[in-house]
Amino acid sequence: MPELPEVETVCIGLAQALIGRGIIGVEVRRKGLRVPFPVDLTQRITGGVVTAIHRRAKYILIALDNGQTIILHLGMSGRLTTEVMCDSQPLQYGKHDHLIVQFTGSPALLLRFNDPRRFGLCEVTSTSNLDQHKLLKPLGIEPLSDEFTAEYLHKILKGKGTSIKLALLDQHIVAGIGNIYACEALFYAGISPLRHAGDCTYIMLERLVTTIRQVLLAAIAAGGSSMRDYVRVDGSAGAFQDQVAVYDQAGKPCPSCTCDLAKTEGIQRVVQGGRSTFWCKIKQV
DNA sequence: CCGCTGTCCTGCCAGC
DNA sequence: TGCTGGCAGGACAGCG
Repeated sequence: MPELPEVETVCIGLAQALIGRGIIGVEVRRKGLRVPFPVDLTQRITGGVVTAIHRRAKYILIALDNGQTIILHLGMSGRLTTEVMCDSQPLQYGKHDHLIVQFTGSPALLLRFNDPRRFGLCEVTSTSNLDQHKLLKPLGIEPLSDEFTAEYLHKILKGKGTSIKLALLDQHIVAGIGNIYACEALFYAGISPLRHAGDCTYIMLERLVTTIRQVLLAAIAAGGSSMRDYVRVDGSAGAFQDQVAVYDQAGKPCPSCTCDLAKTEGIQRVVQGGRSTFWCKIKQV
């Protein structure tokens, strides 16, 4: 499940591989994913040279020198991988390769967008209007930016009746946090995921801002979490799944646990907003 | 405006 | 062994 650290890792890999290369071919192998691909996608990006690659929330932004920016989202199961283009044998297609982009260079490179569950997305927009794009404009602030503070959270969560866990998943509040890192950050902050967002004290939110940053930075350093589908652009797995405290750990003791497992039943799994939350009911209040 | 539910989609795994 | 049903979930539409 690509969240901020996974998307950041992919962006770093894409930047290393693609900046300075020109697009010489685009193969669109189906009409679209979660939304249709732009009908003029090929026309708008062919001939463009990659000048920069950025991340905004869970979106990958590939800027071209022709004034266009490609917007990609990996959804649940999307993979972007690069490989050296081989002239001597025909291109092999994976079952869910939906988009293939060819780049200049010696050797030339291929970028594959593979997405079995098809929750991903590819759009293109003019770079000058990027901030106004309908997908990016409503996004909340970046959790790794200086603007992400306890003051900000306290103000925006004031009066909110929804749970703090669902508030963290709301991309209009904080951009880029998904299920894994919401669970992990709440655990380290000692806050129950069931607590009403508006009932979190300022002290709690100060802790939460700190633990969100720590968890995201640790996951980026580990190359992301490969729980199921996610891989880096070279096809390798991330390593953060080996250091999760609570996510997908129902019934196990949490880190440095001194609780009586027979009484507490270990890490709890509950469903919030249709998705799993994992937490320790002793350490999180 | 707010919060909740349904929807999209396929792979995987438990259970029979 | 092979089938089936449930689950995984990011983001948005639509509802009350």
